[in-house]
Amino acid sequence: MSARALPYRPHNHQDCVTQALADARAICQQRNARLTPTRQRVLELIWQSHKPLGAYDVLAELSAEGQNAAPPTVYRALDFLQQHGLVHRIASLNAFVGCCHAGETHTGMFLICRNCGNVLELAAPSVTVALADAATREGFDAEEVTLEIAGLCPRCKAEPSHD
Amino acid sequence: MSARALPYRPHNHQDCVTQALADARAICQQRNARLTPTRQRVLELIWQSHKPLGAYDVLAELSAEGQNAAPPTVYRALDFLQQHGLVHRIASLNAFVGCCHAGETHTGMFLICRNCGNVLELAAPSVTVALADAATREGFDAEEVTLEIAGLCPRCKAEPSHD
DNA sequence: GAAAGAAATGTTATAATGTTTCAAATGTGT
DNA sequence: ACACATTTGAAACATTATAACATTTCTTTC
Repeated sequence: MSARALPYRPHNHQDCVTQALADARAICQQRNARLTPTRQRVLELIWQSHKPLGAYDVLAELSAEGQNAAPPTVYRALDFLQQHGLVHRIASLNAFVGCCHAGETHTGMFLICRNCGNVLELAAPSVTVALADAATREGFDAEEVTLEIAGLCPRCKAEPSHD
Repeated sequence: MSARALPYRPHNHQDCVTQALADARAICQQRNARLTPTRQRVLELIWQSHKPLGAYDVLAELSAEGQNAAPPTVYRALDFLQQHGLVHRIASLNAFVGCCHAGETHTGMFLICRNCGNVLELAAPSVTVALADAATREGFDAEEVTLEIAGLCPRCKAEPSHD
């Protein structure tokens, strides 16, 4: 649960993945949740890209690896990972990303670059507070926040063609 | 483009619909956009419920009315209405609601009751500012904001079973 | 008002995303 | 080893959205 590099800047992303898996194992152990091989493999696949991965992308990977996987295999694993705060679903993309703040309670806020597809997850406490206030003023009990911002990341603003 | 009643409180909702249609006609005329019968009917159907309506719900209504409608009919109308700021898509529900601030530039923020399904759209300028700041601090150019909050509305908090 | 071009719609098929259901296997506690 | 709960396999199906192309309708220009 350490700070991580920005996706925009070059970094050894395998380190991110390794760390994420280690964190996940720790969190699951602590909660008596079973991080089975399939669940772990799905988490790993999702973490290997800073770009959101669709459920059927994950499914294709698993199938390619010889697992006899069907859609429910993937959706079940994703449900599990979401429940334990290890991945987030990006509603505007029907896709999933690894959570950068696994284990911490937080309101995810996602900056999604429409050019390169990378996603940055922010904690943004000031936004969280403003949201909670706005909801409370309406007498509304907020439970789940979906907050996704599409636009252009700094890298793609400067130079328009990235992967 | 007048203030409207809260969906939570009883009100003559037909007035809301009538007003929304009048606003839409004005906006389209001003922009030289054609609010054709199908587009207008779709807008009306969506406005008739405070609850988000799925594209296939709209389709079923149109079909029931004898229009020979197919999915593209509905999705085209919805695209048009979205482009002109007359409806919003709720990404977390794959559904659509009428826009309460048609014609004004605004960041929609939606309070979605998980019990009764009603949706309240807020303008919430303080949130908009906090969001823009957070994005800017990351060097990110925000273009489209998806902000949806699921929870319990005041009415359902008080009395747990509503339509 | 007729012809040409643009915008909108009809129609069929298909893609992409997500769920239900029930059976089999695996792990867990006693 | 037994009973129980959890996880996975497998097939079918449901829901949401788009592609492609023909046809109609509207608008502009002559």
